[in-house]
Amino acid sequence: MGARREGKALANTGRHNHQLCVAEALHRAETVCKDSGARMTSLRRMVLEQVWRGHDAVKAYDILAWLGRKRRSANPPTVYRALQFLQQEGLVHRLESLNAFVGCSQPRGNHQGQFLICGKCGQVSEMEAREITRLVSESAKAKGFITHRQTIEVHGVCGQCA
Amino acid sequence: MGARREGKALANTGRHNHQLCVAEALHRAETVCKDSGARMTSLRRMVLEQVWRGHDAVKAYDILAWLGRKRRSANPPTVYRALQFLQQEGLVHRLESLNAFVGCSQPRGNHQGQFLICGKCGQVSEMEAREITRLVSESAKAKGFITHRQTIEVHGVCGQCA
DNA sequence: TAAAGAATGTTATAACATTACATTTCCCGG
DNA sequence: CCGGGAAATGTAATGTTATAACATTCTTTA
Repeated sequence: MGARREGKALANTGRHNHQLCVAEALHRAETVCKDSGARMTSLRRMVLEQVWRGHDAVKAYDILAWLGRKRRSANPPTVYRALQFLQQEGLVHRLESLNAFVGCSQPRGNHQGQFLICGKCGQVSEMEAREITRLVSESAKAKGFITHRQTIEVHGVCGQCA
Repeated sequence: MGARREGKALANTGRHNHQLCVAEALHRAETVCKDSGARMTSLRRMVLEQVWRGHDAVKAYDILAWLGRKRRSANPPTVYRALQFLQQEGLVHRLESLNAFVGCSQPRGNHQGQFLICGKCGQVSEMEAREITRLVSESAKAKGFITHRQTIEVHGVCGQCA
């Protein structure tokens, strides 16, 4: 399955200059960390780079396997800690329905996103529709429920694949 | 953690006649299966009953442990197969953000629900706000994305706990 | 009642994630 | 520059969640 997902991702990343996506993501990361006073170490940078290897969701153990080739010591905590840090900084999101991670292209403080996950090519794109966030919060509130966090993941078929 | 979740659940199920919830759920299950021609076996009934032990989300391995006491042979596939069946029949939902399961109280064919998950008591309630479903689908469509399935899970604090 | 298909049993292992403690690295005040 | 404290990383073990693959039993129906 890992191989299949990689295949999917590569199939569609040819349409744009992905080097640029990665470069921008890394640059944003530096900025974000500078602002928050957090440390963007080389390990964390490597993990972030791997998360951005494409626009599909990346599994922790795929990152781990890749890391194992570059660095003698690579164990699960290595990866999970880096991912946790990147999540805190808003640089990556976890997709609950896939047990996987994607890079965030608009890492403004702690935003709620909605994720569109293509079942054909595996690509994930993030929406930030404030109407959705609002409607969900208010619907919950109407039932007496106070919202802290929303997990919204949409499975279907993306425009390119349809 | 298992124990803690059980504790939470028990704390709040005293406010209503939960026996009745279970009885109704089991009765609905019979009806649903009769209609669809599926077989509601005793194993599946036991698993469904366990899912309905409270209104919190139930872990597969908790069901497994419980099942181990009632039935000599109980292994992971036993539980996962029953859960898969119950999901297909729309009798239980899987909560992706918890790796756990809840009973569905309105098992009409293949509906999209939104789940409100209380971080204090662990109780989960299901909304079915068609506005949300619609808004999410349309927002996705505006990005060229065709929706097949929505995962919407809201974490926060329920009315009773607030 | 025998064949076919559904359900369950059984063993093993894959996939995902965390705990706990040791060591190293980084940064800052002296 | 250097030493103490905090942050980051290394390391080993283990916990948790889920599936694969094949054997056996049960149920339905021709």
